[in-house]
Amino acid sequence: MKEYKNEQEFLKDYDASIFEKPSVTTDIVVFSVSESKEDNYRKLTSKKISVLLVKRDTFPFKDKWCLPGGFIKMDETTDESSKRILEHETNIKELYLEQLYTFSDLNRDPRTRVLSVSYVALVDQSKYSEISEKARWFDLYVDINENTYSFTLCSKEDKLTFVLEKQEDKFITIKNNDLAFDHPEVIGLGLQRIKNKIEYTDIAFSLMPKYFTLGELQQVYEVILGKKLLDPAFRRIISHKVKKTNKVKTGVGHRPSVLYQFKK
Amino acid sequence: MKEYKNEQEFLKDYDASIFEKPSVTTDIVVFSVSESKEDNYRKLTSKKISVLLVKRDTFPFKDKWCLPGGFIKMDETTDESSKRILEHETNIKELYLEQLYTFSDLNRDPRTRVLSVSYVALVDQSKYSEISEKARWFDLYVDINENTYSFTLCSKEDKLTFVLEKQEDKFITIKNNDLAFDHPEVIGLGLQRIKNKIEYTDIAFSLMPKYFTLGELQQVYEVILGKKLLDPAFRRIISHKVKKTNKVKTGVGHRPSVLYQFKK
DNA sequence: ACTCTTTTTAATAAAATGTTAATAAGAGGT
DNA sequence: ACCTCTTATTAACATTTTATTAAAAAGAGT
Repeated sequence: MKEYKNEQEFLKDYDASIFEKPSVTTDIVVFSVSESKEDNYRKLTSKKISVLLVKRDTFPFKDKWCLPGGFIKMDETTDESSKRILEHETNIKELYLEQLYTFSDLNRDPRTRVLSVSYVALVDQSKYSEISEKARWFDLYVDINENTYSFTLCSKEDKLTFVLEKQEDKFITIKNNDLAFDHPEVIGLGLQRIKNKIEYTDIAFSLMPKYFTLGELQQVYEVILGKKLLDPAFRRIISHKVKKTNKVKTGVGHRPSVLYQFKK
Repeated sequence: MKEYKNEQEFLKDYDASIFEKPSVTTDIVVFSVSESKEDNYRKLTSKKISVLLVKRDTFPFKDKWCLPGGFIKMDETTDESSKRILEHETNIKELYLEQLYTFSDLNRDPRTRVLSVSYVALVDQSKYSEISEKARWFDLYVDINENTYSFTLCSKEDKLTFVLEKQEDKFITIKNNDLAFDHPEVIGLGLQRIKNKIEYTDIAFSLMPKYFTLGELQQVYEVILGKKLLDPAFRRIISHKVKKTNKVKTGVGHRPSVLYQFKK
């Protein structure tokens, strides 16, 4: 092997092309909370977590649904890549975006060796009810039974299902006919991440519009945590994070609620 | 563009080599807690967090210290890669290992575009006082001042320093002459991860030998959290996680302490 | 004016955590 | 054997946080 005197000399000779390298993509799990009127005769609205999927129009996995994603460019970071891809595929620009996990299983892509740097994004869906042609919001239902997680994703037209199993801190896909790649595992891990983080961070506010009632905020916590919370306890804990406005939400058939906004 | 009838046909023609790809490495921050006798005349021992570094023997960054790491192979996952590299460079086999973050800045490696999938590892240092020739344990001292984090790393022979600044959730290197690549940021993020996780997980026990006193365990929590804890409070909280043995630690010049072990 | 519904807060109970101080017990010296 | 030193261990109490129940508030619809 040649001996180099200094770094410049070494770098001038360096040829990266002699090494075989994996491809790298970014994939993004975009979560939001949808406001579906379930129980229309009583005028109740019930919130659902929803996930954004796009339909693949090329091989592999042609016509299957998948997370928005794509190959990174040589002149962009993975953060930049995920933002570019999201804007291109779904028209979504402003959002909360956080790196989730890098998936590197050998056969996760049938084309070639592909690593995926995954991201979790949170958006206020009311801002993005109009998204691109290819993308759809799917309401997410999870049925947890010990270590088995059964997922159902519903849009107006489609219903997708998959089953994960949790082994230590990893999710393994047990059943999946509808989603491309290892995207079931990415969704599972993404959901777990926001479940954990909603309790000790302020990410919930990324799912809310500027003004909201405490009842609406509580519903968002409830649907993500998957359990009912008691009003007074929730209000006490959340009170440090929000500030009252002088607006109220009226015309809802009962005592009007004060509108709040995120503090700081 | 050619129209394919099915996935097999598409895959047969697929040529990944026409795309330019980044290189991918794994880097591992191995933390442990060292038992340095500081205050020898009073026989007190004080614990320090320590980090494992290796000295680079080739360009780039020749003769600088860096985290153990290397390029991934085409037939291994990043998890497997990090284990292989750790065992090869440092002789460490059994440990707690968790993916930390994927770094993708454009110029983080002077050779070419390199993504690094970083890992945090925790080991009981008493098992690995004898590590490989190239590797050294460095005691870690952090001085936090608002958003500025000043790090000092000390081995018997060397003293390294660097300064990070925290901007939102990211660390930016402000000053660094001693460590290769962006490894200061990896160490900063790794330390933050274990600080957060020690409070709500059982990772602390990965730093302990099989049998330990509650005083020793408390010191580990204290050095990682960077603050003193009160004995009765600590004992109450930790009591669910440990079980008493019938052994005691004697010969230490005061009341002997009961040895505990990790429960479950 | 009355009923319905949800919002909002008051009041109380229970649990968790923080703090102080007393007791325990081996090592080492006298 | 007894005394002192040191840290281990726990008892007791204070404080804070969280959980729970129930009552009061207020607009919409009849």
